[in-house]
Amino acid sequence: MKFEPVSPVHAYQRIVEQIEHAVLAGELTPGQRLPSERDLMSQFEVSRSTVREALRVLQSSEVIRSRPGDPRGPEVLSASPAALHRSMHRLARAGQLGFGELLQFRMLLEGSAYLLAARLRTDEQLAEMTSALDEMGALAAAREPDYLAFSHADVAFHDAVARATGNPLIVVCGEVVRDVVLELIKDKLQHAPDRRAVMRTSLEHHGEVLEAVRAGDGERASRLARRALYDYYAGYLPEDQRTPLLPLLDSPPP
Amino acid sequence: MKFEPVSPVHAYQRIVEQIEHAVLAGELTPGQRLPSERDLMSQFEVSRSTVREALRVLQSSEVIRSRPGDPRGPEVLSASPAALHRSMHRLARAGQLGFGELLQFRMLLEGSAYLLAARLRTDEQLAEMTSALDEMGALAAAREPDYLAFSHADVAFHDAVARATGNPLIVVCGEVVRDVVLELIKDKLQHAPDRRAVMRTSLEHHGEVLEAVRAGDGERASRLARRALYDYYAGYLPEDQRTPLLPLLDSPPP
DNA sequence: CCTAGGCTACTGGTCCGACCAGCATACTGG
DNA sequence: CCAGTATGCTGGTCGGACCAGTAGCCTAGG
Repeated sequence: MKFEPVSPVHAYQRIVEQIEHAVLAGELTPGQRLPSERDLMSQFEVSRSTVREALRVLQSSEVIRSRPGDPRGPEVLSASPAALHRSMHRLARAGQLGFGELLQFRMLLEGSAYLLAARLRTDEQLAEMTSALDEMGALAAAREPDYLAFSHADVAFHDAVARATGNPLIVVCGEVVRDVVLELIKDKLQHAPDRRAVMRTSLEHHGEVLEAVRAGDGERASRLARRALYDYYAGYLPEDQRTPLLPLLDSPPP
Repeated sequence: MKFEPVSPVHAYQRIVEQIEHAVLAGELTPGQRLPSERDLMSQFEVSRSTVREALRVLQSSEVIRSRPGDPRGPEVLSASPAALHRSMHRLARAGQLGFGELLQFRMLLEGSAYLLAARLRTDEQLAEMTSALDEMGALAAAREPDYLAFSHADVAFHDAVARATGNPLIVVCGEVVRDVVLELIKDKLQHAPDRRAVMRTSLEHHGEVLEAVRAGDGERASRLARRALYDYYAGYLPEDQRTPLLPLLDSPPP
């Protein structure tokens, strides 16, 4: 006979599980309202404090949202990457995720994204990328370059590529990794010596990649994008931490 | 003059922020203890309910852990990918992620993982993969094949590969995607007609891939792995949903 | 002297009852 | 018919209470 260790399951946890399960199973769809806390406390047969602690947990995971005074009750939210973003951000700040690992992941992700986007993109999605690139061009050529706006247009470009893959998982992970990468080096970017030159080379790289995507040459787009990411960001990395990135560069394989 | 919209900041949120900041800033290191709830309520000058709701949020993000009756108070935890895992799992289950998208992402992720692992793996990590594969072989050859155990050994193999990349992000994402993929088709796997044959071909594919990793041929390992994933799982997918997977097959890996 | 045992003072989990400010709706007066 | 108030709910916070559980002391027995 074998026994397994047990851990006490608290009342509020059971409530979280039940509500979470209902949401995941689709019994509660985004936009729907939960019963009020006072209703829930009689449904679950617990005190209001317990209900509230459960709702707090669900709120912190972006599953529901409560507004004081709203007679319709807590709202069920649609799944959002916000929680994912927060956890990843925390890991990055706690030092569990270094800049090197994030950059490596981004190269991997975007590399594949271009591969897919070049083959699967619609004309409309191609137009989105083009307009984002035009925006970048306009900003880089402006008399007084707005680096922040340029960065936003850059994000829009990469986002359009990710959407062109048709895979929401790629979109979300791309968003998150880009955000965290940018956050880790944003102060260094602020004091870059020649931001205008940076913008110009960035623009040039994006143009080449877009051309490859337009031509349907996913492999070329992917290779160019990975190389561009490396050239753009590897400088912020100690030399001995660049090795893990190399296998993602020189492999124009089969 | 420009004004920005404001949203009320609740008391428990301020507490979460303060404690979270202290942890992120390193003022509270893993293993340290927080003051008891009754102490905190006097430090923050709020009621115990408010303190408790704040602590609940921190618990649900795996920042701290409380045990009833422990006079030393809540414990500060070290950053772990558990929260990341949960958010991604939720997103995968709730976000309209189809099997096709998950499979695509897994092919992308593992394809790159092999590419990296083949170059970066240590001998020790190679030994882990080998032993996992041996385990699979033993289970497949057993008189009465234990499909569940085989599946576990398979997971161990892929996990070893992911760890060999040295990138925790790849490890976590790999875990999650594998979990969700398996969850989506586990009932279909249960009723597979000839599980023994499935095990044998799976074993064979893994063997080839491992051989490529051992030889340091990441490109070959990646290609084989993506092909194997496709052959193994694409059957569960309607034909018209397989198109998005193809660019990951006949193209060189990123 | 040392150790096994209970003892105690605290912990977190749950409950109750209360008050407040905020919101949507119904109702009211014009 | 509409503006504006009145109402009955909401969630946020408070204070007090009780309980089961734990760590560490403290004592009784060797």
